Amino acid sequence: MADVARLAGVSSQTVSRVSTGHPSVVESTRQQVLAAMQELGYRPNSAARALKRGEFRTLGVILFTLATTGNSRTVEAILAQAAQEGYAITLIPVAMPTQDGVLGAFTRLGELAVDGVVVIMEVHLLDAANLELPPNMQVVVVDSDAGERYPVVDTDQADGARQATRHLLELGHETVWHVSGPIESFAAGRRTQAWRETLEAAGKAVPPPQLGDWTAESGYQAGLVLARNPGCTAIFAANDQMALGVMRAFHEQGRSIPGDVSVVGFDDIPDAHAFFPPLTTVHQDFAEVGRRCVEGLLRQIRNEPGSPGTDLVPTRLVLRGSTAAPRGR
Amino acid sequence: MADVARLAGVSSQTVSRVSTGHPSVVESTRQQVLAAMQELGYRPNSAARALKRGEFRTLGVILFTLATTGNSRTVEAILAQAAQEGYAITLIPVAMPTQDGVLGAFTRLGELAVDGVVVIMEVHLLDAANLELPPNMQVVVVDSDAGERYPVVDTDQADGARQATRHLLELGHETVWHVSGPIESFAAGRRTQAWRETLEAAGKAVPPPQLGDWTAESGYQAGLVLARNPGCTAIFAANDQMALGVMRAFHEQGRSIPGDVSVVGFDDIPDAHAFFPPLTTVHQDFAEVGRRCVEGLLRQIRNEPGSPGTDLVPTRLVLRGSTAAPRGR
DNA sequence: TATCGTGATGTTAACGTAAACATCGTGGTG
DNA sequence: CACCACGATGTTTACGTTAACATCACGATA
Repeated sequence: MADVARLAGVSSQTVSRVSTGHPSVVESTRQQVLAAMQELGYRPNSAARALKRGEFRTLGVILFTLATTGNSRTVEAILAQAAQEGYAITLIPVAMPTQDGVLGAFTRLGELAVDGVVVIMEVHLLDAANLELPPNMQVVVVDSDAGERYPVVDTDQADGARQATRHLLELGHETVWHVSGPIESFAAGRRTQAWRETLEAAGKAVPPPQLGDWTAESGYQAGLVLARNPGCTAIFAANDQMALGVMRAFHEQGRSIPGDVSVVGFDDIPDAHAFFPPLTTVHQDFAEVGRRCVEGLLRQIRNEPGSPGTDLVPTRLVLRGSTAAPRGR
Repeated sequence: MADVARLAGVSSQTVSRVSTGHPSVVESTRQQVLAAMQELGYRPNSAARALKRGEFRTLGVILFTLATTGNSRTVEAILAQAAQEGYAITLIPVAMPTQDGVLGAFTRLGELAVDGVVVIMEVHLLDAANLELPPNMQVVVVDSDAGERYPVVDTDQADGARQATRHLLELGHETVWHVSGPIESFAAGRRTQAWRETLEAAGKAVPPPQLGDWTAESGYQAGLVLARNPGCTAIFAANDQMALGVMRAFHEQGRSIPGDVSVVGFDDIPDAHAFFPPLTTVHQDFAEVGRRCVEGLLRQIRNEPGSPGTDLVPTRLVLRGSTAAPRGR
């Protein structure tokens, strides 16, 4: 910077003003400085900037994995929104999905160059009680029940499950069977609960849910069980991958979809419309979730008044070829 | 830091030594300092540290999207490996997949707090010629042909395609049809080329490839075309999603897989074994790619002698239920 | 013409840390 | 016992930037 100042024949403060876009620099001076910067290949040092300003213009994202559609899509949206606001994103992986792992990530947080964090963790491990956030660290949580302590952004899981279940009932099915996600997942719990409540509200029998773990394989296992039951004509799987597994099980048993059995998924992953048959599923707007996370976080950082509590992003049912009225109706 | 020093009754330099793990601090002093840190909730300021040390202990990853399996899995591996080496990861999205977008990302790089970057861009837009890297910026490129200028880590696309094609020929198929990825993709080009060369080497006819764009929908369209051709008994799709689309097209035409037609994919996405039927595919070791990226980058940063050029990660064919010998053989 | 306000630019200091050097005390050695 | 080596700790300084304040020139005003 001093070199640039010397070459341009100004003080280093003027160089600083040019590089931060300060208004009170006369155009001719500005051009000189810019030329000098160009010639010397000057790049502002972000560490020094951060040190002086007391902020990093960076947000952290704490997560277990990028392997799930939801997480990677959410991160992508966070990325885009943050870039637009002039913030960079640092990813903070949780080494092990245990309470200790999470604590470790939060501890490291203090030394990381971030102004705030988005926590994407759908499991119960995030026991808000014993999390110690570094002071001045803002946080937004995705998909959790930490709403009491932290602002939460989440998909409206319950409404999605309700729409899926109602859709199947409205087609005329006697009841709806359910392949659930793992018990330790908040999202899975809420989907299962809404499914149950919808059935109860309609005065239908509530069959025992099949427990899955989000994987297609677990859906396949559940499908094998359900396929043995001739009374099962409608299935709500808690995600698309499990729906995929369920459908494979029925195909292998020679049962047709949606002729013999209707299937609804959840997520609307990009491949869902290419499944055989194309999957009717609940669309989650991950992009919107990511956007609201960043907005909420920046609102906190900038000390703007925000709406605390839980921010629910709506879902919508996408009708495709895997659902139909039951045979003989 | 000064407060900690005062409370512990030592100089700030000793606090620094404790916080960086310097050996020449006697145990009793160390304990005192640690206690003071604890009490005051001291966290080292990473900006000041970076300023002083001249390094950020952060790596950047430039990419277009996290939506593809390959990218998100690679990023995840980079994340894990970097964490293990004590480095954080900053994601740098390229706003628009154009030459300008890429240039913009590289320009911003200079102001970003990173010691090196991994560039994950499989398209030809990365025209190495006019990329201006900030001085002192190390780079590793994934999946590209920039091998002349930069170190490259890539999956052995050609060998994977070769294995897939050979497998189908060895089953006894007359020839192998191909659904390719988009022309602007390096990986797609290499897969198509290896498929062609393998057929030629075996003295088989080379049918015209169907052009896809990685999506299941494009695979479905290609599948509709191929399904009309009774001579087509073996298909190599350039990725699993397109294979999924191809299979749906055949299912809809009432053609059985693998009875009438064998299909091989590429990637081995987690759902591949849950497809109907489970998909024979070429497994890519994204985790290994990510690992080698970080290793290569750190080697450069630390000025260790490295192997320049292209580092190829092997692939392997995973046999599942979508391939069989042709009918009547 | 003396005074003052205004806008452009320069000077000083501080952000928190760690390298380099300085100092101090202790125990070993001739 | 004088001297030295060495390990533990303290002091000084600089990393690159920008906020705050100081200065300066110039035009407007009484």
